[in-house]
Amino acid sequence: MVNRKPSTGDEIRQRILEAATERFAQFGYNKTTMAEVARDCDMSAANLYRYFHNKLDIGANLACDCLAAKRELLQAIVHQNERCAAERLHDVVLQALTYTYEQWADNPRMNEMVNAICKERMDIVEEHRRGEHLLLVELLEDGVARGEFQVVDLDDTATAIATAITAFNVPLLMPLYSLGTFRQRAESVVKLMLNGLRKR
Amino acid sequence: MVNRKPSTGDEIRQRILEAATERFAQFGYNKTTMAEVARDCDMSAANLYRYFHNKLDIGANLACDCLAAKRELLQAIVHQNERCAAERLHDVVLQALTYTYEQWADNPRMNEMVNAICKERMDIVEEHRRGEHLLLVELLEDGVARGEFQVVDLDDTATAIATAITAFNVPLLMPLYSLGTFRQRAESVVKLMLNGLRKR
DNA sequence: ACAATGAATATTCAATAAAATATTCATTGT
DNA sequence: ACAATGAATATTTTATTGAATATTCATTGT
Repeated sequence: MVNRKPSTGDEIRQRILEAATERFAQFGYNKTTMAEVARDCDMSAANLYRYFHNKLDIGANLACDCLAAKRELLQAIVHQNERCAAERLHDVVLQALTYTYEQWADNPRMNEMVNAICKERMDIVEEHRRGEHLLLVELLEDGVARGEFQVVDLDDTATAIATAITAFNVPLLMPLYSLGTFRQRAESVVKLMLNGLRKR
Repeated sequence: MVNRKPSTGDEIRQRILEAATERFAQFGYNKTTMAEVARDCDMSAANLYRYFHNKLDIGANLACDCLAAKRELLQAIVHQNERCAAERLHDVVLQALTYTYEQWADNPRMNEMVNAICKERMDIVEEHRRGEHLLLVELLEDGVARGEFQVVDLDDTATAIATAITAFNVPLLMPLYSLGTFRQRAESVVKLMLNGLRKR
């Protein structure tokens, strides 16, 4: 059998996503046309629909990746097992804030896209929320195992933490204050939460 | 000197605000015209400008009143000195949430107005924020005085609390979950915060 | 002088049509 | 049969313009 060059479906999907990322990041979701993305992939616009249900579906995939990237960043912190849980919680919150803020400030086009997508696809936000919840539970569990934290209900506490740091995870709120101001508030919130978590 | 009937400037301002409230609440800020408000006050539209800089200025005054009403509600709770500080903090958070949610759900027109105004007049939001901060400081002080709470930095802690309950005070987030879901989260957040505040 | 107004002007809104774009589908090539 | 396309259709933006509304101002009445 001859070594077939033709790409597999998944490879093509990937190629489309890359082309779309490029365009969306540079010109924004709305200003990018299916025809342009198709041209970048040397195919017709119609053919895109063999790989994605529609434009929103392409955006949804990218938004997922974006949110997943954020979670991976946080996960990396959670997994720094040589550090104490309190410090890791602190860093998770500050890192989340920094990521949200810089995404909003430095990459407004990509941010616009994620917003547009999330408005139509609550399920994606919800999945992200679940992912973050699991990360928090993991961190809390570890903190308890090490005797650092005292936690009655892991899920409940993780929910409380996630809710309490909402202000640092909503791009819409970023224009309200400077990153410096947000950082101070994040420090204050972390301090308060740790007071409630520490074993004594 | 004859007993002058003609109203004072402040009375007329008040009359205008009342007429505007009525209209805004029933038909919304955008759908209400200056001419209509003027007619309700038996005066010409032009004359409104002797009392308010412009339409937004009228809205700003009402938005202020709206936010002040919320603060008064919370203040009433804070001042229930016969109850312990922890319970009052709990009620303040839950009451704030309930107010935000019901305002959003039951009075969308008034809410639309407050949003429109606040977008243009950040100073109003900022003043509200300062007012709430003072309420929290007052409550914390009282909690400390009673030996219920242990607080190192009152301002810092008040900021932390205010930030942690952001999710319950932003009308824009209300469509995300049901009031029931929000209530559970509020309970969780309060529990976590109180853990960090209580003296032991 | 002051309070108020009607008429003039500036701004915003809403309805429409034109153009651009998303999406579908019958057909083509392999 | 499958991958891909161009052309047809549906939907969404954009531009335009007339109408509605906000705002100003010269004038009127007190």
